[in-house]
Amino acid sequence: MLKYQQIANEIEQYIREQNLKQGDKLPVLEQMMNQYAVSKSTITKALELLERKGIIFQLRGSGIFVRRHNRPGYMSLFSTQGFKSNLGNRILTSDVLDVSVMKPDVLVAENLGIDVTDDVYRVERVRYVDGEVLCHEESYYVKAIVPYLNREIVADSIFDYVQSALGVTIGFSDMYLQVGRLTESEAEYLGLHEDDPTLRIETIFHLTNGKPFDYSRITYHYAHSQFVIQANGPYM
Amino acid sequence: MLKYQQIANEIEQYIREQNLKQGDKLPVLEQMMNQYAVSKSTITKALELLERKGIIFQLRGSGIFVRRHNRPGYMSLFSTQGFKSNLGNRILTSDVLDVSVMKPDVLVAENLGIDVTDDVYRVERVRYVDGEVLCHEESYYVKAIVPYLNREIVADSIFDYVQSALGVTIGFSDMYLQVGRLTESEAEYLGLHEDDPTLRIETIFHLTNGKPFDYSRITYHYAHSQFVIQANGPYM
DNA sequence: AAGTATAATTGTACCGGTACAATTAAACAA
DNA sequence: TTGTTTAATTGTACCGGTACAATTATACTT
Repeated sequence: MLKYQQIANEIEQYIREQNLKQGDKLPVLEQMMNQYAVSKSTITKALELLERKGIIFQLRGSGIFVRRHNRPGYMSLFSTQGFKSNLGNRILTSDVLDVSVMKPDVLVAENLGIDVTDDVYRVERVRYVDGEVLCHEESYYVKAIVPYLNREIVADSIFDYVQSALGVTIGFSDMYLQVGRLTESEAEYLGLHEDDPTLRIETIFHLTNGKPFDYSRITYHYAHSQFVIQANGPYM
Repeated sequence: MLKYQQIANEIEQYIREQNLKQGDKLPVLEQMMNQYAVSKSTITKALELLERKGIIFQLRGSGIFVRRHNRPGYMSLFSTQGFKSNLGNRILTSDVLDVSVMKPDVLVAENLGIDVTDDVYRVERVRYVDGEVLCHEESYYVKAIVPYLNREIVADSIFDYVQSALGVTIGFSDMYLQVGRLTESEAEYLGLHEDDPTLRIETIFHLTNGKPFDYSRITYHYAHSQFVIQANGPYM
């Protein structure tokens, strides 16, 4: 692991262990340089990472402070979107409804930047947090990139498998949000009624080289899905 | 304006003018160093900024490439959330329903980190994109930070006013998303029916020094609100 | 052709430095 | 006490450098 990532983790752990709260001040940059025995720019990179994660904020001339959202019941939108990070102490489980190889339809192929004759894995799951229905997910993986999947892998975190076993790294993603009403079949999966409100998110996940490898459609249970997004900006 | 911001803008403009599309390659780092006559780290900072904005992605050993989402009809979630950036060529207007000074209730005071005896500005608006109803917004500004508002300021971009006229800078924000059903009065503002689905977003905006200065509740028209979020990560 | 080793290209990690602007604390004056 | 100037603190911008890993192109086999 890179130095600045390692340091970022240690600082995050420090905040957790010391139970620091919103506005609490961290050691100053120079002290961190000495403590971790690295140059200023390495500490700066570590802190910048934590800033992007919404853990801290830095104030020139003043110091480095803890930032915290912490509304109970709200999950980070990204934590449920493959980017594991921390779902806190909540337990995430899945019912696997389907894992199969197939040819994509035009829409799926388009979103994945492949041909309709290329193979994809289709995965369908219902996901739960602490036993409560969170969402219904239908996702497609480019088989040329993810050559093998089974129900066991899919029941756990697909992204962990893809990264560790296949050695590919996920780069970035585009998420498309929409609000609408449930269809009858969706309602059944979620234990709700037809026409109940829902949040739909389509996501295209790309590898670091820019190639899409996963296109997924998620339909959320409106009552069990409350999300937090921490934004830094405006960037200029 | 800082060098790296300026360069980021110029590169963004270059991409637009040259009409570069997804996957197109940009000049290599060293050429940019020469072209803008700055050091490597300054170019790197500019590119990192563009990466965070979802404009480009960088691939070690290969080059710098254009990233593009571009689903028609989808707005960046952050562009409607004060962070102006680009709403593309779509026109954003407002009906101002209320601008008044008042004492906050407990919930508002808590979210703003102030006392119920402190003054706040209450602003209520209905917002439109290209003439179509986008959302109903109710927001509260800490009067100690934003000492004056009127209907004219509020009809335009409040954030532009706050930053330029008051000289304070917005640092970061926490957004809380929820899906639910419209109340009768909300439905009326949005031209919808009671119990129609809706996306609700509460946002707390902080200054760079970490102090909250704006707490807002937005209720979106489900049919006219489709959002895109571009994520980079996992960060480690 | 088709695979394989080799070399060139290219961005990232990390160092260590100077200058500076924003904040805060200290000293001072009214 | 209260405001004002001054000094110390502290993070950020920017420079210019070395080393390196991932990618891509080239040359070399088979």
